[in-house]
Amino acid sequence: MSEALIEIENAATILKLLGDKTRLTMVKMLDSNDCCVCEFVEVFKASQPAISQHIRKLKDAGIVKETRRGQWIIYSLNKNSDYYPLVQNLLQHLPNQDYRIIELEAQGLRISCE
Amino acid sequence: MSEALIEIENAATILKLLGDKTRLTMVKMLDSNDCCVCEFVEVFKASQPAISQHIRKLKDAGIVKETRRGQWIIYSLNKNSDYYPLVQNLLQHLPNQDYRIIELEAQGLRISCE
DNA sequence: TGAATGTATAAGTATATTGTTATATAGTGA
DNA sequence: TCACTATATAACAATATACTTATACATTCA
Repeated sequence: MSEALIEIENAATILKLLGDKTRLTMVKMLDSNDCCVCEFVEVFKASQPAISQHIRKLKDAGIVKETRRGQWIIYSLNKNSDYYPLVQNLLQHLPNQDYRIIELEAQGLRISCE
Repeated sequence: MSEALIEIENAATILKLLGDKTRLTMVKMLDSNDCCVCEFVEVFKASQPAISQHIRKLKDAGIVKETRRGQWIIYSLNKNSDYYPLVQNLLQHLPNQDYRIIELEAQGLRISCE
């Protein structure tokens, strides 16, 4: 293995964060597409504050980063995170979630953020 | 990647389980040594029921398996689990915990289980 | 069989987590 | 500036988690 090791305590924190269906799906989605909050709200049929709070946890841990684009905030995976190699490794075991974005596009719900 | 994919919901359950410092350390320890409950109790300076309850969760998820040996129950990683490849992958990012077992041996606390 | 040892389970409590509603902040464009 | 949209935060309620103590179960050995 070529990547740096992660202290158990820190790894446990990251795994706990990813041990939530919504957050894990978000991260898998971000692995192939940058997304804004409104997209997640649609995808998960969840309230905007609920999504915002999930994202905040991922952001506080450094797993995702944000870029403001006008009134939208676009989230993406933070490839500079010390945890990125671990996260990448994990994500490889999960099925692609692109269909969720495709469904959104089919409904015309993704246009708003572009 | 050669291994089977894991549904997001199941993966989240596994990651939540491993998202606990004690359980994650246990699993890392089991990656190189089979252990019994009494060893974990010593290593974590935790109560026996607390340890037993952590192990039960890992066992219920199929991550570890048990083998009774006299009055001791020896735990080991379940290499037949669908989640084993994921777990293996994770563990590679963590520092080896063998020193914990070595400390136990130095204190003569491992003998009881052998 | 009974005492000792290793482990599991049950019940209760303290704490953490996640969602909800209400409200604040930030940017856009008329 | 004002209305509108996107997002964040605060406060609270519901639920889940992880410990504790007490007790039960299983095995060994005298």
